[in-house]
Amino acid sequence: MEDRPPVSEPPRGQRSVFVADHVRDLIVSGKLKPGSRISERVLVEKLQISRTPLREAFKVLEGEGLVSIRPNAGATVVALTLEAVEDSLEILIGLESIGAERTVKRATPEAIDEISHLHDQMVAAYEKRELMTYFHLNQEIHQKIIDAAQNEALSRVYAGESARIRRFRFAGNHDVARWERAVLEHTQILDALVRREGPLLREILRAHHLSGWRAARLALEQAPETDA
Amino acid sequence: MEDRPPVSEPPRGQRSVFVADHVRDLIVSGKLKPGSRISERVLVEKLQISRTPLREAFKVLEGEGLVSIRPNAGATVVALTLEAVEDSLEILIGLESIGAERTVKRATPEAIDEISHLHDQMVAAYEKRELMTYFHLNQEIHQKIIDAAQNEALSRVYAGESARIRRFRFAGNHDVARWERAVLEHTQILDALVRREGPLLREILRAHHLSGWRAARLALEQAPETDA
DNA sequence: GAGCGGAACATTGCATGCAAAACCGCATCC
DNA sequence: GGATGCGGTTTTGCATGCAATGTTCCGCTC
Repeated sequence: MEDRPPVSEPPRGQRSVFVADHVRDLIVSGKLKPGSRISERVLVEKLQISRTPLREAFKVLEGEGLVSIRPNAGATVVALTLEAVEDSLEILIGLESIGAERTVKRATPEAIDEISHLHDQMVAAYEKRELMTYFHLNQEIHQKIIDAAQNEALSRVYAGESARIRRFRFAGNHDVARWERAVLEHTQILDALVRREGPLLREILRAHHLSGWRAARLALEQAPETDA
Repeated sequence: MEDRPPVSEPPRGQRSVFVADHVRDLIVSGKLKPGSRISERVLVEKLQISRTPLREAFKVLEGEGLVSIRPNAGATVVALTLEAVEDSLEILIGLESIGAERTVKRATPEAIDEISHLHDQMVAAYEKRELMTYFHLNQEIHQKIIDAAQNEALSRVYAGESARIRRFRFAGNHDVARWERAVLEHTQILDALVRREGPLLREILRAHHLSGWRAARLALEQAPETDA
């Protein structure tokens, strides 16, 4: 009666995944500042794991473009400029364009039902003003639309790029007017999806991302958090 | 005089990179069969390194989609079906479409000169029937066209997907008639690039990849190497 | 006082040890 | 005869130790 498992310790076999998820959250949520060095020792103590899985997690995050590892000098949080975020966003929009056309052709009714259900949940979260829940459901919907295209490579690449710039896009959600408009746009997205109108879906998605980014960019320029 | 450095041993600080490169080559070249399990012990002995950098390399390769790691069951080479390769190719074509439009707008004269130079080298390799040299220069040209768009995310994602399916596309290069046609197409590509005609470049690239893939697919279907 | 050198300290890269999980083969039971 | 449980072996996951590299700070020199 001296072992203490108050914090559920990560299961053997995926400790590095657990760590990667945790560190990714720290970066995406902004708790780890861009450009700052990530101390192995601090995280090891905080997460109660050894350096081996932590270092494996760093490799994963490096592959995702979230951290940069310099030999003998540790891992640092990649500092993205607004231009770099726009570059990623351009890719994401391009990928969604490809995905949209394919999704309307290939999506199973079950997949569309699931997206529809997520949409309802998201609207509910909006009405309860639960920003965090809304944001996560929002991300999930976009990913599911891509997944419905049934192109594994597309899903994987989209998920990666999406995670990379997630925290920047989050910045656009704080304005209430923008939030309402985003929900409206999502209703249009769902509508185009249900009616399987590919080109329409593609254009709505494009406009949705661009207007979302305009709002985010505005917020970021006022309270910059992206220093090189 | 008893230390033996006959094979240059990897420098400290990037041993996992060295290992990842090596294993990637083994996979891309087909020496490690799709679906087969990769034994840590065998590679450790072969590369004369310890398991730690090897396991880090596995994480990197997993991120690239080349291997799959199951907890407690080791790493296996991902077995791509022809459909999966086509999915990746669809993404690559989409990315090149985005890149082409951007490259004609943003490419520096130096970048175009460099691509032009690579093109000449590639034609020379073709005339000397040096397939391997040709193939590598070919890959490099496509990557440089993308890089000239000056979108870091695009370059990174393209490089990743490209590496993933490299060995499958290589299969299309063995037919001499196809080879000649590919060189011709590349001349058109360079021409469109120099004249900075975006839509034209995009369409030529698309057609180039599709006809290349048709040839590769034909070869692969005759001598299948992609078993699940 | 500023610049330089080096010694003490901190951090990283990698090898290795140990324990848990998976795997394999055999014997037993139904 | 086939399924199943069990002991030994192999392999993996993780922790830790050690050597090499990087960092810092203090004294020395100019």
